[in-house]
Amino acid sequence: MPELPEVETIRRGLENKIIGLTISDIQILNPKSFHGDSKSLIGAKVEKVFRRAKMLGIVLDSLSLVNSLKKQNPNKKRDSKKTILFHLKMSGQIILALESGRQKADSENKFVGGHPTKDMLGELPNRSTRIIFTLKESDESKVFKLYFNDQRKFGWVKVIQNSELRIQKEKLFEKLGPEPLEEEFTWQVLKDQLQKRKNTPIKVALLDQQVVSGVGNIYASEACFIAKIDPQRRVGTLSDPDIKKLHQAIIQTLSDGIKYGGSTRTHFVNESGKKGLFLDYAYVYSRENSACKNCQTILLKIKLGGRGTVYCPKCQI
DNA sequence: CACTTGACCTGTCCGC
DNA sequence: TGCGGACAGGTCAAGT
Repeated sequence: MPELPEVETIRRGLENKIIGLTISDIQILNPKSFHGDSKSLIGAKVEKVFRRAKMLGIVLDSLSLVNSLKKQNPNKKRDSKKTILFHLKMSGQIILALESGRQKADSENKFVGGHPTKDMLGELPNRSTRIIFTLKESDESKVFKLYFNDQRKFGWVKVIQNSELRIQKEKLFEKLGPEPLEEEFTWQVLKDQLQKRKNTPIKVALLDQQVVSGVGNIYASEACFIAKIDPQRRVGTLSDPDIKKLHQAIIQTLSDGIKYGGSTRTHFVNESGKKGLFLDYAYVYSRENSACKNCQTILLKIKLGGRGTVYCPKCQI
């Protein structure tokens, strides 16, 4: 999936465009992709868009919904504020398209008020579209469709109560390791987190979301290269200086990933349907049999923890 | 417990 | 051109 930089890219793009919009309809094309009561979201307004690990959350302020419920049942006391949580897994996409609006499209680039129009985005919906949300401006001046596409159907969308987020009871969050781009993520924290994976190859340990959250196969491979550490090395053999280098490398590669709008191997696109450019700058991922950018040695591909892993046998020791 | 493997799905690419 | 197998950004459950 989309790893941390890809999900963060979508989050940043979406929040500018959907905060304040109201959900007016949800179409579920593949029931297995959606968990929860979709009808309970109709009428709710988007308040915030956040990311935790590789998950994206759309927080709803259900004021209008609460009011309509009160009319029906004034004594019913409940927290009806909800969040729509997304996990894109391997092939998920979240694409926002302007359906209709009063403004005319700019003939040059076909954007309307910064939004790509439908014809820029290829066929939508397409055969991998699983869920379609309809979102409207409060004055109904614009109508958007938010498409959740997912070719491989591993991804999901689920409805949770905001209270579950606050008290960290949501089991999807409670076991996650630290956010690597937050200040709390120091090299000592990384060292502590690695304690329970002493006998695991370091690259496999970096993929464990309980160790660090948000790192996936691309950025784990890149971080090992930047730190000049062989991805096969057992965690227990790493020195403190090794862990310090790895800590810096994780932060660097994830930050670069965000800077270049994420990585596109096949599926990833941002909320406007654009591909990420990070792989043009990657040192090792998907570069097997090519020359190392540092020493020209031919990069090797092996399998670690069942995942393809590319590294430089000379630079990474 | 720590660690590995297979399963979940659809699609593409490569070798025969 | 067809067919089988391996592989693809992730994460579980079940195995050793």
